[in-house]
Amino acid sequence: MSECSNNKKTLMFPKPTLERLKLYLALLLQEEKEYISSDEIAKKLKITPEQVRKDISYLNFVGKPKVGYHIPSLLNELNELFGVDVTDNVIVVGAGGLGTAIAKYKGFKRIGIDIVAIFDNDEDKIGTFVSELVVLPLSELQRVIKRFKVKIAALCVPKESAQEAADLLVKSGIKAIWNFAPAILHVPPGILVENEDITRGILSIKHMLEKNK
Amino acid sequence: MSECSNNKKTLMFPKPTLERLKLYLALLLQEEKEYISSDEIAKKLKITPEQVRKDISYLNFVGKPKVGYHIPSLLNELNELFGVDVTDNVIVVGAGGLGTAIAKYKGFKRIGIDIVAIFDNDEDKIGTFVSELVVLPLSELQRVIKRFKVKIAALCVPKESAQEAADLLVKSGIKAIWNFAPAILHVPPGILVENEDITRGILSIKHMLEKNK
DNA sequence: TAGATTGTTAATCGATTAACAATC
DNA sequence: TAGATTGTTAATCGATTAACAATC
Repeated sequence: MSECSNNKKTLMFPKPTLERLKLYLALLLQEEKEYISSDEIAKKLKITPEQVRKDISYLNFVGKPKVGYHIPSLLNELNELFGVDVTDNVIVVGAGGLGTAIAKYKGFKRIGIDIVAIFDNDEDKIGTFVSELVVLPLSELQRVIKRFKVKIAALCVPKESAQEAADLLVKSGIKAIWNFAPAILHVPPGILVENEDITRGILSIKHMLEKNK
Repeated sequence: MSECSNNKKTLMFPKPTLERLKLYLALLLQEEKEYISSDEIAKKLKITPEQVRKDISYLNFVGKPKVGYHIPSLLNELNELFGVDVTDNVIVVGAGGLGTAIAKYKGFKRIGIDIVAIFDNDEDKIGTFVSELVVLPLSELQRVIKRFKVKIAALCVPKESAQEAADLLVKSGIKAIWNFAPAILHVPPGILVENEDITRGILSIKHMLEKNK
């Protein structure tokens, strides 16, 4: 495991570990107790307790033998790791079904995400409300990004216009694109793209159902 | 790699391979050419051509040296693997923002998913339209599941009612739950749960932005 | 034929698991 | 103290990569 020398005492995590740490974060947000054991985490997430302990050992964090992990402290650690303790202003591009669903979703505040604007280029949508946000034209994009120091955009346009919208976002200073369009985006180096292809989950289900027939 | 003896000549795939095969499927659905090389697939998905060839070699499929893979044939193979060639009737439970977005999404037909009904227990929503579907009360659940031989349900209710809804779905004969609620569901053995936690993607982005600062 | 690309085997790398020591 | 749980090291397992053979 390679170490990432950094001003903080940050370590690099194996990728699977990082994925599981997200699951631990989601799980702990649901817990109301003060302590939790590796065994309990493991049971709920259907993995082994050894793996849980190993994963947590990558964090700058120790548990109490005979008691388990102190949930608030572990949450602090995970929050810091994923930057949940810093709030990012996020914009949504595309006010269709998915875009409005994301703009309305209440669960983001808890993980340090604040949706500050939603955009569309459909005249009929511009000016209408999505929760307490007014749908803005794309001509406002650059101004809003600057004004709210927006680094992240959720891209929720049809796949035909995804690349064009991505280019515009990059030109306007966006650093990361959370891409809900089923399209492969080409972006300059240094720009982060996270593909959120909703069809992947259902493909797993179909594959499993098919296989176990 | 262990072999899965089956009436068909199906093989077991390494889990990471299976995930990448989904990406290949999504990519090929966008291509309009007749052939594609491992090199081109690799470039677009930012992996190595060796890995692409290795992954494809797990399929019952060969490419043409000097030419590449015949896209329609490879698509057939991937469609069969993921059961895309068989259409499944799917119901959506919860007619909030996410539920209606999923019910309206046009991209599912292409992967063998047909949304046949949407349910909610909010009196104000029952009877209203979501695209061409009428929102039905949960009391209709069992009847619809039987009638349309529904095996898969997309669970889009708030996390507080997720477990209750899941219990009802299981009781009504559902075989797989595509869970969009940020909750850990407890289901009997044999019932498949696929968690589609939308917050995971954004956590990756936050983590990367934080780390590269 | 030469060259480009696929296919496969062996070597390497990295992640998981097992065993057990440390600790409260 | 005994027992339960965490933490860590070493062994195992599995996936990726490298090298090269096969093929058109």
